[in-house]
Amino acid sequence: MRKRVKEAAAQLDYHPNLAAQSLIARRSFLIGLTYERPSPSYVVELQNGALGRLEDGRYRLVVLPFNHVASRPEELGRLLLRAGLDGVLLAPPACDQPELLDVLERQKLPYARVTPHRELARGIVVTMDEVAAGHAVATHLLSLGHRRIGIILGDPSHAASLGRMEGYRRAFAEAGGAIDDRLIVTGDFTYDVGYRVARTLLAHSPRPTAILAQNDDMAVAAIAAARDLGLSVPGDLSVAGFDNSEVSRTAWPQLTTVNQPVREMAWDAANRLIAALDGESNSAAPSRHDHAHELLVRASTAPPPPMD
Amino acid sequence: MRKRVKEAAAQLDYHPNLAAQSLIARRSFLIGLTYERPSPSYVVELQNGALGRLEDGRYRLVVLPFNHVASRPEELGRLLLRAGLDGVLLAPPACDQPELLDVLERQKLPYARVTPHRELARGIVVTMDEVAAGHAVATHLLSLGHRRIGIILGDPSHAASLGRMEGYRRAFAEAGGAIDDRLIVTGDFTYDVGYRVARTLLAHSPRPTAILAQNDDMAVAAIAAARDLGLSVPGDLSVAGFDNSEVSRTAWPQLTTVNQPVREMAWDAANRLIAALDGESNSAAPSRHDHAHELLVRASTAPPPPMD
DNA sequence: CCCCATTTTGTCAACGTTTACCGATTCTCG
DNA sequence: CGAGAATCGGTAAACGTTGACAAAATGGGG
Repeated sequence: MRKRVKEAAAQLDYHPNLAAQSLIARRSFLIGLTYERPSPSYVVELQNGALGRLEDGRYRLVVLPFNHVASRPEELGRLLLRAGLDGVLLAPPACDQPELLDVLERQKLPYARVTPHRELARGIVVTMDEVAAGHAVATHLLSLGHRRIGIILGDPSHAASLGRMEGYRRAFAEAGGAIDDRLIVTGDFTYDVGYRVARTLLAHSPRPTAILAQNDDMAVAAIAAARDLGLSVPGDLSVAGFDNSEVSRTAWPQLTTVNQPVREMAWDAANRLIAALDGESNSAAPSRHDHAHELLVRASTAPPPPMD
Repeated sequence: MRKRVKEAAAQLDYHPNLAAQSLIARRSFLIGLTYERPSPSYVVELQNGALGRLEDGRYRLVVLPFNHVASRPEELGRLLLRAGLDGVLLAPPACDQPELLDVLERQKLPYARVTPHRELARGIVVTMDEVAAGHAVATHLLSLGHRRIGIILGDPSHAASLGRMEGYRRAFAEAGGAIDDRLIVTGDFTYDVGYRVARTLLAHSPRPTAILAQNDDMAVAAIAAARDLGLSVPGDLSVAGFDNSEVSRTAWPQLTTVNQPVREMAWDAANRLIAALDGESNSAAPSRHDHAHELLVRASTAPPPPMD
């Protein structure tokens, strides 16, 4: 029966032609992943999470990085539509472009959004409570006794920045204090810019006793800036990051940070997207799922120096 | 004439069905990229290099990570064949598996190999002279005056390890010395294992005055190990890495390392692969192209402490 | 105004599957 | 042994393009 043809097929190593299958099944079994050049570790986590879900081999992952989405969302839309995908995974900041979502919906290309921050009712949403996470790190520093805390923001076009900042603000309010606006500087999530703005923070007098960076790369840059000024971390300056990326563990001292379960979220997003694709209703019903953050207290934070 | 249909197509936003095109063109316009979970920065560089070449949009990149290739090359072969690719980019260690190359050739799936170390006459080869690169770093340390140099090898199944080691050996020979075999330890390119073996190296008496690590992650781990023992880098111990990965710049002190032009090599590999695919002769003629390494002397290496 | 060259329009086969259907064969069970 | 069910073999349409070819229409030059 079918065993015989199976083994004959195996012997001739025959593989069905995917193009023909796609043609008749009216889908390509390709899932796209778009992101915008953030830190390598973030990309890899995202990718690995999605790939983990795809490893049965039915679907394949196509990577489609795209820079400057904010300024030309419809161009990314065209790129995605031309790629012949069955569905697409959207990371920040692409997942926060309403115009892009409009295009995708008009063309009926299902999508899942990882950690969006706006229009949370549209499409499949997998996210994390950024406000709570920001609140957690800030509270940690405040409870250690820090009061003069410098803040390094990420790129303001990534809406994540705003949520985290809101969390900081609430934590300060609860501790009966307020954020000193002069101690807020803006980076762009990269090491180089992080280093530069950390130097300006540390030039303030009196010097902040702690720095809250909105990702690990900038936190590591802040540590380097402190060292170059002869300061020790965490003796003279505490530094906390965000993301639990690879660098946060390879840094010295290891970084206190917040684990953003990127891998799990990407897995979940891929899972829901595939469920929508395989389900009868090819209309991906809006749904939302929150993942928990986790504060990781490591060696880069300690009480402020005694003279303070 | 055709202008009219073009604009009508644009207005209806009609996009030709890729599956049907693939079916008739007998190719899928998909290029695969296989790698085995090395450091995120390596993966991203590789990927970005390949994507840089693919950005005209004709071809799309499918990522297919696969672990433990060495023990089951034919399984990866099946995975690649089933993915319906036009061609595949092979990173170490997959590019060094003769069985895998056999399978691909038998099934006429063109491939390009990035930094292979064996069977250099097969397929499209884009590589770097590992021996010369290893020689360069080792010579740098020797000329600073170091003689007791610890060596942290990478995973021995990655043939890169051997080439770099051979370069070290030659440099020592030229300096009129020899490598002390007791100061050679084996890691696997990861931070965690790197940290452990660095500790055993530093427990030797007399302690080495420098450490040559075969990649940056392990070098950074060695710096952390030294710090945890109260040693300063580069005052008490010089450390050199390999790869010029992201961490080498975010480390403190910044790492002396060797730039492996991964991105350029990946671009080149994708370029040659596409040329072979588009060319009439679909037999990818064996060819080889070498890229130059570059020694980057940064802050983690200095002359040995005076008492030595 | 007619002929030849060029352009336009129309028809059809092919790519490699899948799905449906019909008729023929085999199997199962009373 | 026979009726009904299950399996098997074969044929055909469909998926959305491309490429070849023929037929028809248009244009320009003598």
